[in-house]
Amino acid sequence: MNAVEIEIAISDLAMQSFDALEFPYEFLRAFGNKETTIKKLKSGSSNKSDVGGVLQRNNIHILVSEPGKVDESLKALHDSPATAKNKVKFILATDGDSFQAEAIDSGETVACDYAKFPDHFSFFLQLAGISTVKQIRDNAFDIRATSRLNRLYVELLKDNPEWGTADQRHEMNHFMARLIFCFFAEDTDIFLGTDLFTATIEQMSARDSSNTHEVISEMFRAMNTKLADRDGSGLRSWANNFPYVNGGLFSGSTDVPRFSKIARSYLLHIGNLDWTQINPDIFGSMIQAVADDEERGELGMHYTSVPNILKVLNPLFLDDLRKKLEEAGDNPRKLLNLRKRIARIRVFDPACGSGNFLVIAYKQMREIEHTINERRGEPGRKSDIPLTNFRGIELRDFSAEIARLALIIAEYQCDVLYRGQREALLEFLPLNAENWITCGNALRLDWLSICPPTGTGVKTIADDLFETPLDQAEIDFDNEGGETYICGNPPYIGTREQDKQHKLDMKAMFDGRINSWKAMDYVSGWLFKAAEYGRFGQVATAFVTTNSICQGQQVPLIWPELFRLGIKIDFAHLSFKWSNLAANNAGVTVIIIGLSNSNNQGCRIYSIGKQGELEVKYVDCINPYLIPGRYDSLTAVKASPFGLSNMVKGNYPVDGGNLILSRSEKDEICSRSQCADQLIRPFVGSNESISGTPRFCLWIDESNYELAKSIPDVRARIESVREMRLSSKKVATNKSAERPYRFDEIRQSGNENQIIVLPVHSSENREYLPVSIESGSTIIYGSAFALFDAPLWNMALIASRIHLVWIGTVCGKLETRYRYSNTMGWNTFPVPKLTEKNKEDLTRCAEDILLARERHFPATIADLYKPDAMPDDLRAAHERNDEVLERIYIGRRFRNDTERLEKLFEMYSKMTAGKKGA
DNA sequence: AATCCGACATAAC
DNA sequence: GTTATGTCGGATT
Repeated sequence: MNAVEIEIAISDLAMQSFDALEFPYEFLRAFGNKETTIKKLKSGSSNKSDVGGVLQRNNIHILVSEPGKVDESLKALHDSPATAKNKVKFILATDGDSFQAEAIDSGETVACDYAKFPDHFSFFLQLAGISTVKQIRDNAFDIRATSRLNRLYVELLKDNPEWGTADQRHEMNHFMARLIFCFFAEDTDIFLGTDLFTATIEQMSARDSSNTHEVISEMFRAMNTKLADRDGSGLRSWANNFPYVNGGLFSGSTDVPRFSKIARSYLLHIGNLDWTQINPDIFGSMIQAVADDEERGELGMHYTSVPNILKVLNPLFLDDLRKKLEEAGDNPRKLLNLRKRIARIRVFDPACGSGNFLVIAYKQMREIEHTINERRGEPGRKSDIPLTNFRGIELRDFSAEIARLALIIAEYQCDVLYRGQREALLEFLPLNAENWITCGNALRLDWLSICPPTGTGVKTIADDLFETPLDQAEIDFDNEGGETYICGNPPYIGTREQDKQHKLDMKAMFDGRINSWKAMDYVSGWLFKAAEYGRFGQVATAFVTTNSICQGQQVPLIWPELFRLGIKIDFAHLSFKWSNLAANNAGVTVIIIGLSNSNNQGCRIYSIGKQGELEVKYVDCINPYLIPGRYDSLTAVKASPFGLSNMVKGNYPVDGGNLILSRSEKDEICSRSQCADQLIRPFVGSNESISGTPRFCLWIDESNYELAKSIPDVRARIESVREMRLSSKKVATNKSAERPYRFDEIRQSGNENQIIVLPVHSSENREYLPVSIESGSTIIYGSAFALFDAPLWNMALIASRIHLVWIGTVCGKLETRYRYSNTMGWNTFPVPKLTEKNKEDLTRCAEDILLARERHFPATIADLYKPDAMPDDLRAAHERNDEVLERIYIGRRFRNDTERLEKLFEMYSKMTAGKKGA
């Protein structure tokens, strides 16, 4: 269960009449406990309570008390030996009237009326195993509001199906945005009178809900009518209490969907929440799921955490503003200039979703401006930062509506915080009519027209600006457009995940410009749009993107062309897992890249340290692999120009598992027909080579096909392969159904003597790549690369530290795991010309590694290469191998990986330069 | 004909 | 239910 589902379950529980016997179990159910767990507790078999309550080990101890004795019950729970013994996290006592609970570790307590306990649901979230407790607890309101709005949304669509059609979706979304605004406004005195909106609905609409839509519509009409125009507008007197709001929010149709009784009660229920607690940054990203059919299942889970957003905004420009603030000290003139600079900064998120990057940026800038105003002795001064400087593009209609609303709310909240409620109210209404969030496809829109950099003759605003006479500086500022910062988290869609429309977007951008654009991630469109935009002003960009655009295949496609546009990588945040509110948080691995056309010196590489702290490395420049240095991006090649043996991918069965046998399957077949033995070979892919589990395969060709057909078990399997291949969508696979007894793609003769095997994917935690040797009779699976009958010194290279570093840098990755590639990693691997002596030495090294492994038989590669548990003799053999190999490169060991990469890229560049010359 | 990828997939602990 | 670590098929070149 996710946080939203829990909130719903708890709210439901609190609304039911209190059942003293069932309450503990219902409570546990609400937190997602399974029926079997509840059953065990009920039967007493797992209930450890010693005070007559319900105790779930490691979780909670609940006691339903006599009426009026909740204090005593909580104390009994607290003092209970069972509570301590069973490592209980929470104790809870209630009599159905009042409710008390305590978190044992923190000592935090909750005491409230029973009916109100859902307000504290986040207090207990640990019970559901939700790890990001802090984030949720801080945003409990947003989750509750989201879940309630979602229920209303679904209910309304049920009663008004036509509002869910493509034609009217926009109206529906707009309606929801209006509602949210009204809830916020009635709780923040923007509407005069307590709960004016909700109360008016409650009073003016019939209990049977029949005219709810008319009442709401009339209020909307009021909010779209200027006070001056109200005479003669025929507004009902109760609607006349509402102010003129508009700003686009209440213009257009004031149609309202019809409300069922349930929908009406949901609506009133939502109105009773305390909307002053809304976090526009968090709320927006949650609520966008309300209107999104696809996302509804994972409601509230697409939360972009504030720390992650700051990972983008801080290095992009906020750090610099704060530095300038610090440098300005109390100097009024410097502070004034900084304020003027801030007022001209535009923040542009071309994939803004519900606007959380914009909202956070706005709030941070307001905070800095506030400090300036305080230091200048102007506290409470009206802000110079126009909301119109925060622009966005968003594809989804509802998100675009919410983004705009979120910014409006953020502005109001900042005004309250820095200027006081009175001032904030005075200037809030009517809303500004300009729309700064464009709903559309960012890759098809002209960014310059959506966020025009005013004044193109922009000079760099240098530090010494602050030293020039005041009036001079002011003139300069007036003539300049100021800075634009592009930021956001645009969608990543891998080449195979893109649908037709995505491909068309990509084609429109890249066809005729980048040859293999089809292999690029969809997100690269944003990078190019930003790079082009950056030519028209003082612009810097930072996006969260999938890490794959800085790895392997995509690097030579994307980056040379970006560099040609004058782009440079100012900063980068290395791979980290994107996290959201989901309980099991698989997510995706991302990087952050900061780009600009400027010549700013000093680049920064951020990463997350071992303790989870932010680490920064200052370097001269950053290359597309996100390592320091000006290295080329390299392209795949078919064969090694350095004289390495040919490395090929293993064989692909494309058999639906029918040609593959476990040991027991093999034994079974062989026991039924002995001659099947001749058709079966050991089968080794990456998993088998690393973990040592044996597998086998049917290896049949024309010469023994007749034999194969005569064995019923084998015959049946061949028939299954035929069917499986015929049912494939791929034409080539259909064709290979003609020979179903063979692997689909065969890369080895089956008559080899010795095979060097190397898994395609392997853990990044090992110190060396898990290369191994298999006997010639083995069939290699496509999940591994193979060198057939190659000299053993090849293995010495693969097993070296320097090779691992190269692979980790230039190849693709699976999340953060190594993903080996023959064309990008092996064939490009620069090796000095090896003498016969070198090859002999390296062969010896490889043999020593194999011997060391042999001594630990039957330990597998997985056992032997555990990060902290490598046997000493094996480690020593690898050390010797590295020593011998690195001496061949530079006559000594390398000092570190940076030095290794420098040498390798230098050799690679020389090699490619030589080729071009020839 | 062969490669490289996955807002991943899933077995193992 | 975290944690660890690699499937599998096919679009693309």
